[in-house]
Amino acid sequence: MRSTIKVFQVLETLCMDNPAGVAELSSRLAVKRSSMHRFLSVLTHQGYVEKNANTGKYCATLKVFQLGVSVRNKLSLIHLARPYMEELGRKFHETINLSLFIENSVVVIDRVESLETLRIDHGIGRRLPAYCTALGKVFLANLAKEELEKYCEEQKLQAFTKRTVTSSKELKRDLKSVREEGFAIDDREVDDGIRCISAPIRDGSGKVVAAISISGPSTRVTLQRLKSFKRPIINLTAEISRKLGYG
Amino acid sequence: MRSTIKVFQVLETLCMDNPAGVAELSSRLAVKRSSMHRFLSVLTHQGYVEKNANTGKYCATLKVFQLGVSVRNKLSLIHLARPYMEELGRKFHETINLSLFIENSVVVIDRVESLETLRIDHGIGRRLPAYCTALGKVFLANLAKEELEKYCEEQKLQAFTKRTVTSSKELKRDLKSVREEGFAIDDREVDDGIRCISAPIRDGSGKVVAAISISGPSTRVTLQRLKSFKRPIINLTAEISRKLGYG
DNA sequence: ATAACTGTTCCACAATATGGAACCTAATGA
DNA sequence: TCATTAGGTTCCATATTGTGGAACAGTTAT
Repeated sequence: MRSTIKVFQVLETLCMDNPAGVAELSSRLAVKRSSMHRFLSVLTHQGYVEKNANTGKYCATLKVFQLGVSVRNKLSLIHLARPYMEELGRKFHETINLSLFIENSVVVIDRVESLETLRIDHGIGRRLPAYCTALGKVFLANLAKEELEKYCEEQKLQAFTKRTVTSSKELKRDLKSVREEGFAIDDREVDDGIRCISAPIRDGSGKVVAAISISGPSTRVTLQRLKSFKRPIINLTAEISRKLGYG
Repeated sequence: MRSTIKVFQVLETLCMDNPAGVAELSSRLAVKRSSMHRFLSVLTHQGYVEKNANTGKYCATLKVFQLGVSVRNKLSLIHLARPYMEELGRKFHETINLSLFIENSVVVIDRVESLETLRIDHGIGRRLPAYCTALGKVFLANLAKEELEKYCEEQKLQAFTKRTVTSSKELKRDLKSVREEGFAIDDREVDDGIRCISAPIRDGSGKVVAAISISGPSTRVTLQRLKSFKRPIINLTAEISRKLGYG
């Protein structure tokens, strides 16, 4: 089903990148202009794409967004974790994130926002690198040895701040302690202004299926204050894990 | 491109409804089992769908969610409105919603959540009926006459509470005042526990492109308190409209 | 004015999806 | 226990359907 696959590639391109015309898309995806025109007609008729009347370029519509949202909303984990996350948000007035580990990245699927003017705000759906975030380290620490090895080979450990761990040897040492302690910290490793703490959620089989974090601006969330979040977040994730049948 | 369209229908079904197997999907979408199997293979290979190892049923993955999110995040309106919405949220400690009008429904595309225990929480991406919500009335009030007529014909005015307006005549009278006053109120029309106020955002051409609302539990947000939100929300939407070139 | 590029339509041909049949496994029930 | 049903999967000859070159029109650049 080559053409169907191509049509999905067209849709993905329009979702991720800027609006584009027939010719641009046809050269980028190696499809003849006439075929691309047909693909775009189909996508338009199905409501996934629309043609801007002024520029003549095609762009993705919010139908894709709505479909995606309904997928997200079916995750029972979100509804289960929500009240706990809100409780934590009210308690500390910092942003609480719930995330999954998808294709070597952390994906934020829900959050409770701090109402402070200065606060952390990864948008929902945002993909974050794993090796330098608290959430990510929780997932990496609980990978099978071969999987972690594979991750280290595939992932370039780019430095975002001078604290970012860029050697896989050092990373593995860090992860060992994350595994033993049951929580992870990101002390300005992805951004000089951010500190974050995270702990794992496990399902009935003990597998780490998600992670929750508390993150805040480093000016307000000192290392000391961050560490004071440790017990509450570990208790919270343990409680959610218990509801998933763990322990 | 019949098959491509069918594949999209399969994906939509799996996004909206429960996980399903080959046979169920093939009968629901009038596709032979062997073809459905092929469709699902394609969707699986492209990462949109996955087969649950235990139940054998197929369900949509978060790839769809991520695609949708990236469409949403490209809307400049969201980034423009954000700081204003947050300011309003901090001021009143009630939920602020930003919405669009899509296919006769209100679609919430962003929000600032109240941190109160009791508060309103339509999830992002949620579709709400227009005729009985403050957001919706703002949009309906600014439709062309024929469009409103068409809406009234198509939409069944279902009663959610005893205050829900169910006659199109009465609705039109309400909308007239919304148009004249420049804001709309929902006084427990969709839920006995909710009050809400909303005002329109206009682009350079004067067209209503979005609406913002403040909503809260009726116990805390009395009609009087709701009305005190009127000036702030009108000023706010006027300011955003001005940035879009209006006025 | 010319050239270059883009969007769109058309059509004969070639590629590819279709759907019936058969096979396998798991679940159901007599 | 064995028969029966239902669902998942593979295969293949046939016919439907997508392909891509060509041609035209509209737009912008030279």
